Amino acid sequence: MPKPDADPTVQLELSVDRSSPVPLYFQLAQQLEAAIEHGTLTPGSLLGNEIELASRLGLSRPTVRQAIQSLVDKGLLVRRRGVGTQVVHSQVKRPLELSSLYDDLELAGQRPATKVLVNKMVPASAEVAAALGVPEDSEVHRIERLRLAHGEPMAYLCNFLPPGLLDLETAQLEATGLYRLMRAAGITLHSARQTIGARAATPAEAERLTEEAGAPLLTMQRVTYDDTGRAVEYGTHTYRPSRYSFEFQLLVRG
Amino acid sequence: MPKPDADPTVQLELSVDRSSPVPLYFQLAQQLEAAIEHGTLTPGSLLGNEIELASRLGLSRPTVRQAIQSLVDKGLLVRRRGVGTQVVHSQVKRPLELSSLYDDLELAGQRPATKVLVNKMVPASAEVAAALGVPEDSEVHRIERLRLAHGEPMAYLCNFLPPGLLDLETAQLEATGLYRLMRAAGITLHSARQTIGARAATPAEAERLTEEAGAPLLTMQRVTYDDTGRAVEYGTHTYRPSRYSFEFQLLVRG
DNA sequence: TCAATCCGTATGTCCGGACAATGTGACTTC
DNA sequence: GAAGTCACATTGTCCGGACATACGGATTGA
Repeated sequence: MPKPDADPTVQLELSVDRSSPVPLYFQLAQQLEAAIEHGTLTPGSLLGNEIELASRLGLSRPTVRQAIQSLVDKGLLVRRRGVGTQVVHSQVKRPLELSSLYDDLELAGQRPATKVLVNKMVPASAEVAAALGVPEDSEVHRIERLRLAHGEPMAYLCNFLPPGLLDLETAQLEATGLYRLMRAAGITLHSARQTIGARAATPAEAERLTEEAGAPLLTMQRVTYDDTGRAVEYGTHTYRPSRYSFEFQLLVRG
Repeated sequence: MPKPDADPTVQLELSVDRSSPVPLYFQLAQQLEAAIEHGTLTPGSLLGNEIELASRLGLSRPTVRQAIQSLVDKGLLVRRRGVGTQVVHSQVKRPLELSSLYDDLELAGQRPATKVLVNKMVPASAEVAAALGVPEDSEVHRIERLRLAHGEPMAYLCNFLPPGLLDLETAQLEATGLYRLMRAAGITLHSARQTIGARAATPAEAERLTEEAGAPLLTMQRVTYDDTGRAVEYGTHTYRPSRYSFEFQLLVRG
């Protein structure tokens, strides 16, 4: 029986531009990722050893390793000592990131719309103060929004933001998502702690989402942090489970 | 007005053991993490420049950088070019990992218990085959369990596993969690894709969880992958929202 | 035929140095 | 006094090498 020589070492054309301001390791990582995405590097195929790869590209081994490591961190490659580096044979391509409901909907082709119900400054309650790490009763932004898709209510969003971070104009909030506004204001979102649960809708909640009282609702609370660890947003959301569910990817920390 | 000299550079006692098999960068990273956890390194405090730190420890700068980088990846430190490296001033300490319900409960001091309802081999349905990446109608493990805490039903867990990965004995399944069994079998869990939603309980589901028909249920579907990208588990779970909610941390990929 | 051993290979760790890019603060200039 | 300029500090990128460690297959032996 002929052995189906699986996992062959792939020879592909790589090159780097030393005059570019883009770091060399990043150029290499991008090309490798593109090759994986494009299918040139098939799952299970070996990448060829680092030393040889480095000399072929005119790079040093640390630089090549840095490129490979970044893809390993992304979950695209696996290193095996004594074996080599190979492409993960995963069905899942891109791990989901910290997502914005607005972006998710837009990407899915559902024409999202936002109706701003409240947009004002209020004193922080104990709960909000604890979440945002600000003094109790200090002023914070309070935003209440109804998110619609195809004209149908999909979620009720209540958010709190620390003062001074951002100008929040109702018109902008109706035109795009909160995260996009924050990024545009130069805030680098880094991580978020979320709690997802479910409960029966109260009459008021049911009314807002055009559900019936007692209908199941999906609830989410989230505190978002920027790259310095500051809390930049606290939100309490309720979703209609028939219209929305959370989908994401968790990674195990090595 | 006296300037409150914030963000001082901290001098702390670090040392590495060169005879240890533990990598030097890892030793340093552990000590730094412990100092942050312990409060010796307070949020906002500067770490001191890498060169000086390296010479003080008798290490090279790349080694020190590797240690620091691992903590930056964990979200404990922030690097700023021209400024230095400082401790993130975050309330959140440990980002949650891919979690096991059993471990979560045990950690919370709720005496978890498991009742195995089904444990057999079955042909894979189209849905299961797609999730696990195995041929349709090929044999897979099917496990149905009821998870209890303090004797009260908390969740109904239905899982499918590809064949040959693991011996699944009912006694073991009742004594511990599935993830722990998989790890013990040498499987390195890497990532999981989850979908969380909510719906009203059907009469059969209500019966299993001692809820009433129509009560809100939290639902979760998950495919777990090992470090080579193989799907190693597919599960469909339903939780009583009064007893359980999902809490986790999402990271933005740089 | 099967098991233990050896060895090549590839990644893992570590070093010491070099120059570039950037943010901060002090200085100078208007 | 305010704005622009410059030097300094610190991280970012990159190099070329060295040895350790672990995996797999081939060789050897029972």
